[in-house]
Amino acid sequence: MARGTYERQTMVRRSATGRIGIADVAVKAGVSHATVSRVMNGNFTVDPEIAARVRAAAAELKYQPNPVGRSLALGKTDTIGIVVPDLANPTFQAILRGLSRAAAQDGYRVLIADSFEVSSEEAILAGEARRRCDGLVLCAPRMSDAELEEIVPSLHPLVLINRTTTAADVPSLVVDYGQGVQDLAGHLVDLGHTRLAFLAGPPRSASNGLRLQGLEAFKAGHPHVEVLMLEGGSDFDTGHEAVDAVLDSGATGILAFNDLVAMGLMSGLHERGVDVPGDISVTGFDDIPFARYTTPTLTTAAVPITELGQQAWRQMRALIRKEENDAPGSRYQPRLEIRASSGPAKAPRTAAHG
Amino acid sequence: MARGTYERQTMVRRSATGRIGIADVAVKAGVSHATVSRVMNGNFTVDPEIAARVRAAAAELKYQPNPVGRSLALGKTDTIGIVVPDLANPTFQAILRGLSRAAAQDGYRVLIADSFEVSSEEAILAGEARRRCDGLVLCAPRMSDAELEEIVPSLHPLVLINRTTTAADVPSLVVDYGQGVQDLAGHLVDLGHTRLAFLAGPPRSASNGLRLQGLEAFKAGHPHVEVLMLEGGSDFDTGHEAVDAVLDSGATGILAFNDLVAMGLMSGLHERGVDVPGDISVTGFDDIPFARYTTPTLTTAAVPITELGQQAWRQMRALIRKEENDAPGSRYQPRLEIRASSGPAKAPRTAAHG
DNA sequence: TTCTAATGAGAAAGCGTTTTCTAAGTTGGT
DNA sequence: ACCAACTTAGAAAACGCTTTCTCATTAGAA
Repeated sequence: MARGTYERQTMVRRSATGRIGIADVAVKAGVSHATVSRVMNGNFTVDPEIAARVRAAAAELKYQPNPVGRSLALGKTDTIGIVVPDLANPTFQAILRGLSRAAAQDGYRVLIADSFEVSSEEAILAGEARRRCDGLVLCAPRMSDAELEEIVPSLHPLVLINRTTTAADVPSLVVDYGQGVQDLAGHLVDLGHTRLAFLAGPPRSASNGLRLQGLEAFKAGHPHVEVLMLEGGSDFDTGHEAVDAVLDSGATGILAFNDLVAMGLMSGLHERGVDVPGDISVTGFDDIPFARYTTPTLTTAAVPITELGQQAWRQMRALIRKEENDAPGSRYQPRLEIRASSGPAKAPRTAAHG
Repeated sequence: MARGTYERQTMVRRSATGRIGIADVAVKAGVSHATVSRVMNGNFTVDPEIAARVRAAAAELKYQPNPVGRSLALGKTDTIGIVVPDLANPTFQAILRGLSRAAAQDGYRVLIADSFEVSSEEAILAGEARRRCDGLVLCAPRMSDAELEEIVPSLHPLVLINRTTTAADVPSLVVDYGQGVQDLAGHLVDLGHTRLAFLAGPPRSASNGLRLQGLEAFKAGHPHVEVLMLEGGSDFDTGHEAVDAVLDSGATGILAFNDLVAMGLMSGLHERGVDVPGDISVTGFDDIPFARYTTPTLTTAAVPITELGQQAWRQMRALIRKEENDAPGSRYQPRLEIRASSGPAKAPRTAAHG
């Protein structure tokens, strides 16, 4: 082997961590760390011949820059975090999907943090996730307004979903659940229903609060319509277990908190031999993919939820790039999706079983 | 303000990045970086009084160690990656959930990488994710065996799901889809069906391959039963669009690739006025939560999928901690879940529309 | 030919931690 | 009272990279 101006080493020096580092490439190519870095980052102030040699060495050693070292030097991780209250919920799954997908297209990854509906964990989780990432998407946090306001400044760049804050530079993407539930209620009333029941969601859920507000507004505008409130939750079982309460209520139009609850309810009603929509009309919310495949197919308010995840990334990207943001936040209007689970009201029911 | 032995600075020095670092705490407490680090990490070789001062300074400045710097120094990120073919698929969502949950309990976070079923992307994605994390869970990769074998060594610590490798120290968690599909087919035959059809999944899917193998074994053991193969996919629409093919096949027992496909198919059959299970029996696979709420409720093979995600973390943890692993991988047996979508066969059908 | 400007690459500093190394101060035994 | 042994905390190196700074070399102009 000829000894030239540059001493090239053929033995691979394994660094402390056992992985191949920039130093190994530098030695192999007979150049300095700096030059290797320049070549790897496409800096053109390097002689093409040397660059080629570096690339060859890198390829031969299968060198891949260590992202942690890179992150430390550059002050960015190319990663964003998302905090969700419950990864089992299709809505949050869809947001995650939309976010992950959009971020991936710009070379960003997503770190997930599931708070399992424990609102007291959210703040810690959010802080931890934020420190590891370049930004954070806080998804429908269950924490109180006060706590939210307190932690928001330390979380920037931050995008909020289904929650708002007074802090500046924090885009909020909110679905207008209030309007959606009014549309659904209006639809039922148009069908002749005069006694409705709302199967509520988790008490701490902000989106449940919006729905309740919407229903108050609806009641104000429709004094002749009764709107009963039933306790509930956000999953199948909630709906399934609510059958008795629903039947006892005597309502002929049921506004379920979301599609899952509606499906659970329909399943329970089916077991009791109650016909939907013949005896009782049921509506959901969200328009999850399953909604169009239930029997009967589910009348619901469609939320462009994957698009919302995507939009969350756009806002985040603007924040990270410190771009001027023309639309710092948006409001999504649900679209009434009338299917087969809602129909004309029968003769008015009184509080008695089927 | 009294000047003591230690000069304490009350002004907060904002480092280059604008965040509060260990240096700020050190200055405020009048000690060195090293001491602050020691205190933050619970090292007891620090004088209690000084430790208290450091803690006070840290609390006052709301100091939180920068995880990137920490990761670089410690050579670990407390993060694991997961690569999934499709985040929209409930199966992968469930695995992610189980994994994330179990990992969180041990203080680890999960970074997600969705390959969107593009098998050529998987290897790059896996490598990138792995470099950012302490380990990787590779979920049902669509890549070829050859490619898998090639990249596996560079991915260690690695846990494989629904795929196996010859490499050592790579636990594999696989669901016995072959056995499951045989159980389902056996169930249909017991009900008197003699003409079955399998609505296949994505061609590159390894789990689809296992199902096909299972069906071959089944055919060998049941020469009098016809088992037709129909092309398909993995989602609702696939099932919905397969109605014609299913009806044309004349089969009375349909083994759908998974629950989603089964639901799509049932929905399509319902639209055509075909009774399930009166005219045709349909089975799914996975037992996703929705399966017990369809009408009719879906006969399927239950896979303890969340548990699988959890188990994936256990294996990963053992690998990371370099523990002896007694069970380097496991095989999960699906459990037959007989519900209402399967019933006795009617008079044998011939190839004609219902 | 000589001076200036431009080019290219190495040395070194910096990112924010942890940890080893080192030295100062303290205790205790004789 | 003196020296060894032990505490304790600061200085500095290390982690793996990017980037600024600096200097040597070469090209170009007068």
